[in-house]
Amino acid sequence: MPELPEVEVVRRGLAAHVVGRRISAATLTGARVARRHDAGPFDLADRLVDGQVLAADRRGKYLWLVVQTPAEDPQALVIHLGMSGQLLVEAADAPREKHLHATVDFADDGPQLRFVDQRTFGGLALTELIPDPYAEGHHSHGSHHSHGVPVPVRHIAPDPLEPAYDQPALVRLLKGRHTAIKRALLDQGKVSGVGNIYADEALWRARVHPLRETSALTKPALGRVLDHAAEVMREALGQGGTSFDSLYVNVNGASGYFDRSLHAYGREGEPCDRCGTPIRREAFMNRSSHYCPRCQPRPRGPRAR
DNA sequence: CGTTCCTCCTGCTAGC
DNA sequence: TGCTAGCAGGAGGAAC
Repeated sequence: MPELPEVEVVRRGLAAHVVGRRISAATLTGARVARRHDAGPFDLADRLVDGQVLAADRRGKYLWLVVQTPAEDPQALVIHLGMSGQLLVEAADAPREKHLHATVDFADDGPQLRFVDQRTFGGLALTELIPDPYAEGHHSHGSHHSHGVPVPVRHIAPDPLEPAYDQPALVRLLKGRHTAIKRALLDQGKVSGVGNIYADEALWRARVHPLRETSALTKPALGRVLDHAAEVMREALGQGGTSFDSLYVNVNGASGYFDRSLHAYGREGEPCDRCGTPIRREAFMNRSSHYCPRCQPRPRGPRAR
């Protein structure tokens, strides 16, 4: 369940069902699930044993458990869901899912944590925690990642729902770049958490075409796009996230229902909720953009594609 | 250096 | 009915 609201729903599930428990065993099936863990799947599983889960944390679409292992400083079990990853809290004797790649058992004999991933773009890694490079900004309230951030999250920018997010600085950055606004929204090193659904929804709400150049938008217009991105993700979180099918579920297997509130994404050919013009879908960055051709006029000039 | 493109997977669906 | 092309919520790393 891949964008910020869906990942946050999962994080909350982990906070409720996994934090505070002691790991008794972990099993990783196949090498691919741990391909980002340099020392391999057996090392990862071994080092989790007897670890105490201190926290469930998130930045953008990256999720991690802070684990106090016996022999080391706290480590981060980094979990990225990719396109189709799920974390499920289930009884150990529940039927095994077809694409089950990892299980974590706990010393209390309560339910186990499972990582299920159809397309295997997601995965697990156990890494060091480092100080948050975005903490202690000149006027921010600092990081709410009190344990720091995992090494693989070093290059990920703060997301719009965390205190370290600095929108004025981001607006200045975008104003100086020659790139399409949608490409910038999807760049997790600039602002994290936004994926294809919420990028299209934010641009529809802001009435900005996905191909508009960031440098050609005014600073207030850039601010509006970012405000809408934050707002639409906040609203989606309030609805439990967006799910069109059972692939995108919380740790209890339940779907969110923000799909009912979408105005652009997945609505090709349907009338725009503002003006009635059919929503258009076109290829962009090996995926799709959905927009209203009337409310979100295509940029003109040499850079328009 | 910043920016753009390709690729890693499985499964479902629309269209022939 | 059966086949297959196309598409799906992501992102690292190569290539320019």
